[in-house]
Amino acid sequence: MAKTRETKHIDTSTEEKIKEAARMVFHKKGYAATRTRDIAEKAGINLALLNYYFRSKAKLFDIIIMETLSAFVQNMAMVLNDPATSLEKKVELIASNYIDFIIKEPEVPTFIISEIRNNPGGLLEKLPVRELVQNSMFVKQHREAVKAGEITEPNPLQFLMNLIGLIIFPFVAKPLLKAVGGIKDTQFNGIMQERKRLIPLWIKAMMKSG
Amino acid sequence: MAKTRETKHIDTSTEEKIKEAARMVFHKKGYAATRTRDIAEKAGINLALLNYYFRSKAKLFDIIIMETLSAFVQNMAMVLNDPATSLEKKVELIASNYIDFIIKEPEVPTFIISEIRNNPGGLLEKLPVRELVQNSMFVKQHREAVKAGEITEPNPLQFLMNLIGLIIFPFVAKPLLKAVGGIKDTQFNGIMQERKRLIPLWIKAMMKSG
DNA sequence: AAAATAATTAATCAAATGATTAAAACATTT
DNA sequence: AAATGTTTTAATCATTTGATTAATTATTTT
Repeated sequence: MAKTRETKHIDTSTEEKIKEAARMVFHKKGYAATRTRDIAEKAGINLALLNYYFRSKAKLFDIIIMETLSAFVQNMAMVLNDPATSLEKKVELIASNYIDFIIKEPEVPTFIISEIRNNPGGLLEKLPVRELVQNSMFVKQHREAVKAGEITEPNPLQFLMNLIGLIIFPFVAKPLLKAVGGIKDTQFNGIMQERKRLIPLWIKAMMKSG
Repeated sequence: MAKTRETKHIDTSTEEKIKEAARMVFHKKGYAATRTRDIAEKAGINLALLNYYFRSKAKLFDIIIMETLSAFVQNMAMVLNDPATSLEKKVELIASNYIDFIIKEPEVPTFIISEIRNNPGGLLEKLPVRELVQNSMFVKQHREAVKAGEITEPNPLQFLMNLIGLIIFPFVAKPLLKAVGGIKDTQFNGIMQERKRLIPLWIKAMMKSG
């Protein structure tokens, strides 16, 4: 390596600068609409360096999306598998964690959704999503709650769809919601903050009905 | 016109063939990832014809997305503005109509979401989305229901977000849900059919809590 | 400090891609 | 059927874009 990295914590190496720029551009525009030149410019480097470090646009993209996906799933997996928290508490934690997480990186949900569409099998195969959820403490607790009559709908997928949907959908539909509501980013975030409290209440009410 | 259109109902004209092909390819891959050659091939025409009829890729795309958006919004607008139906009935109708609609064209929600991201202001400005919702019978009825204490949460945007989210999100996250649940398209559609019945029940339960 | 290695750049390439052109095929009008 | 107008095609252009190369600069090793 040419430059000694004086600072270990703030990795200012060229490789990291390129990745950071790539992350931003890919997240905002998606793979197809991204130009390697945009990444190079944003990173403040010569275009050739991008290929020097990462070989190709596709390889760089693979790294970015895998990191983004892992971060996104891991967050969820941690909570779903904690044996120390009740089902109710899990819902609160997921709502709160995810809304905070996504407010920091609002383009991530739409990025993931639109890129998975162009690569249905490939991406998800690499992450053990199915095992992770099916063997989770969450599913076990859900089964118990159904048995105890506290939850009517027996399919845990319906439960998860609702929970994740109530959290993520507003971010995905944000431009539309801003247009409909005639609101600005600050107000939108305010509404999402409210939803940290509301979603657990709503979920509880839903699951007893149906 | 070269060919006389023998059939008025099935418009098999070249222009319509190109639009139909464009619709399919754009919906599936989005603007940036679509090649005009793909459209031409799918339509069974020479590439030059695409430009002969539509001038450019961008102009053809504008037509497609406006038609797609209008169809999507109009469906909703009709129901939201019907003075003859109760709030409760409106929820049932929207859930049922939209789920049927999207099962027929499952790529539309993701298409709309990812294209609006690349064109935040422009697209929505052309449709009077805000006026349409804010002056709707639905908002009026919602206000009444809040006043009467039948609905706790006073913001109609929260109500709409939840309703639309519960309907649309599963389609948008379909690849992920299929991976998590280990299910096939048929089973997925089955689950969505169940949701026609469940969503109105859930919404009712939610709106009394919170 | 000389030699060797690594990082960076400017210039260039080759393929992909949106668009145009000029000619051919087809249809309509006179 | 000749003349005119419209639709379609094959060939080609010009630009964009991902990638490479050969030379230059910086860093490390000996």
